[in-house]
Amino acid sequence: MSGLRARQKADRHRRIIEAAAELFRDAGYEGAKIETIAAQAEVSVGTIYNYYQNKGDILGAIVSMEVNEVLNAGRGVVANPPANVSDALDTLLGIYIEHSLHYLSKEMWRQAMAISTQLPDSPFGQAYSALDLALTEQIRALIARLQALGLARRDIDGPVLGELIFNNMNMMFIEFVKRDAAGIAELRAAIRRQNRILVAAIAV
Amino acid sequence: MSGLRARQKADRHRRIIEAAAELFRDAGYEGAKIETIAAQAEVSVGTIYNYYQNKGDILGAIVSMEVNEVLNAGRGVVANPPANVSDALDTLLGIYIEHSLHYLSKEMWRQAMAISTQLPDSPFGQAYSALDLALTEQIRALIARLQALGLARRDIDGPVLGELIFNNMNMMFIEFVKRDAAGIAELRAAIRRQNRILVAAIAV
DNA sequence: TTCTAAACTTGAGTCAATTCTGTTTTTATG
DNA sequence: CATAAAAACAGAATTGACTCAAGTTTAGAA
Repeated sequence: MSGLRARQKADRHRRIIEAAAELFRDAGYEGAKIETIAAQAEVSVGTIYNYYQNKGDILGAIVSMEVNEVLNAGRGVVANPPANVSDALDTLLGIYIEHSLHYLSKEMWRQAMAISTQLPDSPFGQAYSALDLALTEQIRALIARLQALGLARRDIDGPVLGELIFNNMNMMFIEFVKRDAAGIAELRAAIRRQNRILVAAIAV
Repeated sequence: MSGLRARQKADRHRRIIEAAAELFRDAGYEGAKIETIAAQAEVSVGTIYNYYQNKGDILGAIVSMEVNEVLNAGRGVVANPPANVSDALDTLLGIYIEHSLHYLSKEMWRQAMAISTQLPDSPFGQAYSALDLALTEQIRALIARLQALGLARRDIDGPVLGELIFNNMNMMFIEFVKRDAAGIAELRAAIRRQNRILVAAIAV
């Protein structure tokens, strides 16, 4: 039951995503009509709904690619962290933030975030939660690494601290994408300021 | 230019909100059609859009009432906080969380949060941000109070700490409303665990 | 009172996402 | 090959939020 059919399927998937990514970027998420995406991908409207449950899931597929890239970039930092807690955190979170607008506009982020809270059980909603968790785990891994290296106190509950750091960063990022005028440099500075309080509590 | 007209206006506002609140609760936000709300409020569809820019703004009005009640309840704690940082924070945040599902179902919260990120510049989007800020300010006020009472270190940046605490709680609350199965007791316990790290850093 | 501008209300009409149903293509079998 | 079942496709029909042009009511001036 594979061969031609599987190839066509993968190809249509790709065409839909490419068309959507281009249109989302040019016309915005709301501005991109399913009909137009279908036309550009050379499939029918019905077919799009055969591949994705709803418009949000198409955006979701694009967001997932972006976040996975970020996770990959983060791995290097965890493997080889700067030699103090403050810089280590700043470097990892900095990677997340700096990459964030590579493929996705603020408007696309807003939509993605909105959909993930609106429909937490949709395919995208679950995928988004999984991505959040993966980011949290990466921060936790960094903390564990720092503890192992003797750079952070070992009597701190690492996983809980990681969650706290992620939650705060994520909330700051949400506010960042809500304001078109907000800049990346200020966002990073604000998060650094907040983490300073935590760093004081955990650095050896 | 007031009198009868103003009275009718206020009355229609009230009828729309009451009808919407009932329908949102019974049928869910998506399930409640504007047409039905209009019928139940005994106004036309057009009139609803004369009073509210969109469906989300109707929900927004309901959310605002809820959050304002919470803010009011919080004032008592700030005025008369428990005599240690840990209990003081737990009491204030506890009030926020315990009140949260009084008038709003989790589904209504999800929709409200989604709309506020999706349309940050709509009337409701701005109102929601203002409410978040008011909650942050209340936490900051509590911290300032604790510092003034000599219960918390004064060399900590109170406003930044307040923001950190709010952001973390808010993110935890978002995750809470995303899972229908999640319970209030576990949410509070998790937040307490997170705040323990902060408390250790700031209690005298 | 009568009249007029301003403010409101109305509901039919528009628009775009999603669903539905009949048709076509692919696969696997005799 | 021929063919029947399964899978996928197409696009017309549906649905529900939102708009708009026309009609109605109110407030206040003459």
